[in-house]
Amino acid sequence: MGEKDDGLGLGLSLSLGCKPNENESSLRLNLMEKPSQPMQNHQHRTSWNEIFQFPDRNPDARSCLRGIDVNQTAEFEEENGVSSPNSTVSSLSGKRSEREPIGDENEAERTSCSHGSDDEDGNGGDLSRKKLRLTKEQSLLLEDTFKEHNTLNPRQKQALAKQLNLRPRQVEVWFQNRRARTKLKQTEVDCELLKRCCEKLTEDNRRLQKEVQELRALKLSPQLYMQMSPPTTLTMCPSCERVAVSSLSSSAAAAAASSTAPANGQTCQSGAPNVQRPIPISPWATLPIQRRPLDASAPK
DNA sequence: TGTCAGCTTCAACTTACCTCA
DNA sequence: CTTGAGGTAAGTTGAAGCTGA
Repeated sequence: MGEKDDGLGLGLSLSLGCKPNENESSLRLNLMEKPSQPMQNHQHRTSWNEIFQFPDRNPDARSCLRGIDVNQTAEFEEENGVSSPNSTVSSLSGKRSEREPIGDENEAERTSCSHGSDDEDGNGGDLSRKKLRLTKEQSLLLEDTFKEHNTLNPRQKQALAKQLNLRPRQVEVWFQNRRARTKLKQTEVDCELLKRCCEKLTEDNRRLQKEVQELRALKLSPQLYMQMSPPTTLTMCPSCERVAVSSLSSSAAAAAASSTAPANGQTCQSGAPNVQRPIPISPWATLPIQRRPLDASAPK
């Protein structure tokens, strides 16, 4: 996605209608080789692993890394806007080292690590993933920037990293994770909406089924049918101009309304102000009008 | 012009660390 | 003090776009 322009730009509002905005970045390595592809990674990592044969999660290694202020490492790499997925302190984690030995990247970081704790390095020198905790100020600025645009171009990334005293890679990772969190939240919101919608439709369906049963029962017993309280009004959707019978019973009206409504259900709900015009009719307006003797027998 | 390799970013998924109840 | 859950930084993987040979 060198220049991707779409994505989930939901920002923090989590609103459904948010639109993406993305820029792009392409970064280049300066001093450290950047194994950007798996195969290349394998090629480059061997020497790193050979040099530091760190078992996973060695506490000594963690101590070593703790000696590094991860917020002070910006000068170690990417001096020219360089960023690389594997160029972080964390890339030195034992697990990763086992899987994908890193090449001669991060020379400065390695150096700083060994500088940071010589005695600890002596004990096998395992490196574990260092958990960076962003400060409040850093998080705030990142959030603010994210609100403006949820992706960064290389220049923005570099500037932000400098401002935050972080490495561009860390800024990049933060934005990636932030987008992921946003998307996850949005998915949850969408899921909840769909769930509620489903529940409502289920309820509507149940009610309509019941109404159909009632109507069928009435049809089978004409006397009951005659005693039934007649419909008094019709309501017309101003948009689609379809007539729905109301007050036949609330559920029947709902059934009529929904059966005459447009398929997408939008017109009658969200279009023009839904002004329903009551149309006074005779109690038997629901009977087939064509069959009634109309004007022919009507007195003038 | 079409093809290919190399590079990069991204999303999605995973891992590991840290905090807190 | 221990432990499990949740949050999150960072790693991994595969896809896709761009560029130069």
